[in-house]
Amino acid sequence: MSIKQVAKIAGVSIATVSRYLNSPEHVREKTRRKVQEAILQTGYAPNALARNFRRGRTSLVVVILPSVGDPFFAGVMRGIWRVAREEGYSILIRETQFNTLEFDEYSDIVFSKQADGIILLASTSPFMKEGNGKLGKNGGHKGEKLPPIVIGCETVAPQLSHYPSVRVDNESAAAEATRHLIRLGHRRIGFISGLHTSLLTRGREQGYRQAMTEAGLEVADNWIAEGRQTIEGARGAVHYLLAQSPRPTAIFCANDEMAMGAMHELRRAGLRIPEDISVLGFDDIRYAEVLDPPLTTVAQPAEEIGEHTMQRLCRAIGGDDIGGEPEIVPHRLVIRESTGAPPAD
Amino acid sequence: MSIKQVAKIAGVSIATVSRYLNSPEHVREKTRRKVQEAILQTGYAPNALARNFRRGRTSLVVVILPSVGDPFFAGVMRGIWRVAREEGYSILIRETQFNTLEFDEYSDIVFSKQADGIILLASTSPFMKEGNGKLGKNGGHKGEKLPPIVIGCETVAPQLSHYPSVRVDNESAAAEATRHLIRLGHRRIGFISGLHTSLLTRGREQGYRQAMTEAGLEVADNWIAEGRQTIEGARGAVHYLLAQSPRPTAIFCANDEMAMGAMHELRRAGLRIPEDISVLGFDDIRYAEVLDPPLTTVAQPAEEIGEHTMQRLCRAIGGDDIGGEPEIVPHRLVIRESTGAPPAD
DNA sequence: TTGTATGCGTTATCAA
DNA sequence: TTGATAACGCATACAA
Repeated sequence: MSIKQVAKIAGVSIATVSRYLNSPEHVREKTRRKVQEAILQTGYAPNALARNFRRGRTSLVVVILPSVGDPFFAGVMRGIWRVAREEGYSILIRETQFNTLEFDEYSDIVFSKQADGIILLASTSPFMKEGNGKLGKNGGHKGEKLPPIVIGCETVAPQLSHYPSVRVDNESAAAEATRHLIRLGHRRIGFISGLHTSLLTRGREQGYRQAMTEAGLEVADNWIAEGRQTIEGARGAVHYLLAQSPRPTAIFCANDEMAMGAMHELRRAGLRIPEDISVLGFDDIRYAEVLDPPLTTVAQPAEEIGEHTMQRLCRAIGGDDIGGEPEIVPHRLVIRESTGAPPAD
Repeated sequence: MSIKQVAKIAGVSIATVSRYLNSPEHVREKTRRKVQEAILQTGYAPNALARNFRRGRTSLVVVILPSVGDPFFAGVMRGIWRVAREEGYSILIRETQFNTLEFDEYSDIVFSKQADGIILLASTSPFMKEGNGKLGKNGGHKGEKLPPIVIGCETVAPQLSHYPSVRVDNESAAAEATRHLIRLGHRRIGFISGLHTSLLTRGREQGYRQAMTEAGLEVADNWIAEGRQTIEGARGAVHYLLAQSPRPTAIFCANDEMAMGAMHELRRAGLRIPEDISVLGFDDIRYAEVLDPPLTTVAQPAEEIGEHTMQRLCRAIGGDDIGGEPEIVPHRLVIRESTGAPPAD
């Protein structure tokens, strides 16, 4: 009833009020002033519910990620928000907690038009499996159009490869980091990966393997430890690695959060970093440089990833064909003090 | 056109389909089956836009907080999400970045019905000032009803005191932590507060002052350093504190994030923790125990705060009168290794 | 440049 | 137990 009241007070029709709101240039100056006056007087604000309904869009974007607690994702989110605000979108967050997302949850979002688009910062979801009776290869069900999807950070699974993505080259980055350790003289290098359901850490593992092979170094199976991508997961993994013989002289962790857990567990075992064992991370979260010792790690431009992902999504929502190729953003090896030469031994 | 199609295929009226969706018990078994069949066949999902519009509610709740990057708030958010999911709400996040929120942003949310309720995890916003022409003391403008607001974590400013809140007793907690330092033998205790626009850290400062006074200890003005509640802010503050003479033998930081920055800056200055100087934090974020040395801090039940806040908001949205008293949740002093006796001098 | 009138997909009211 | 129909608030095609 609201636009009506304004119209009545302004002495114009609701169409004019609507026009004033959406294309003021099509309203005569004098009329404009009347309407403005009425709006001020009533404190009117357009009902977003009705507007969205009418327009058929929510101005909402869903972001699906493993964990907001991770400072890296917080950085990505910041980039996403910045663009979202500019473009007039609000962001809905769904945390997978490293679990696969329930299909029902996802289909809700998709089919009930609760969002104009989706950003996937985690790609482990099984909902993309084809032939589950809901999502065909074009997405969509019975001709309905799926909202646009853009993938950030995670390497794209085969069945998602036709979606655009924005990320660093995880494989090259991990290889580069591994080569740094090799250059320092390490021969026995351990790797702590995330759960192998995460394609992201698998890419990093590939890079690690590649650099090792390239250098003619062995990759013993028992130098690779898998765990949840948390502090606790890393602790368990370190515990495992330290029990191996011979044990690694350096540990490459698939992200900084795990590196923090690893460092702690190593200290508890009485080892000095980097004198006794080197630690290398990935992400360059803001805590990396204030650790003791400051962490050597691979920096990802988190905010930039977020911004570009969101920008691309916006274009897709706008109807542009944004293609399916991944956009690779630059990484950077940040050498600090958690890596050094291996012990003489 | 969607519910119509389903109705046609099922050979019933749209009203029946709607009933099937919202109160199936009022639909005859046989009809129910027909409708179900049609829904399955069409892959129909109710249009949330239309539904929200009709119902006059969004099922959206806005959470306003300083920074999602902070692991403490991530914990609170997790609690909020848990309840939100149970109750069928989605969460919209607005980050203030420690700045005051623009009034326009807020009024948008409030007056355009973009959310059913609001959770305030930061109370520095000036929008609550009365007499700004928009928000009266009952909230609301010209008889419009403000959506319910619940405050989490932050101490309530006078003008917000009629809103309910969920938080620890910051003052007692800080006093207790300070007493721990005093008990260890410290006499010169510094305090790193956040920006004083944040009432939260002001409460903690009060607690610190109270415990000092109680013990007959002086609180020199130059032992209190103010800074943004970030790692960088804490570094600057430490820099300042170390330049004082005599300088504190212990530093109480208003949160763990700042404690991390403080520890790093102290190490850079060549000081050992806790042998040369003790550090105390607040929040007990998950990194606190893996720092070197592990951080002594005041634990807040972050998820619980989030859950209770959201639960309370849900009741308010449901129309219950939830009163205006704050709900105080328990804190706990966690003594680790960053605090010890002061140096012999 | 403005007004009239229609419809968006649901839910809710009322009769049948 | 079901069906017809009136809103909900806004945007827009079309007429004036």
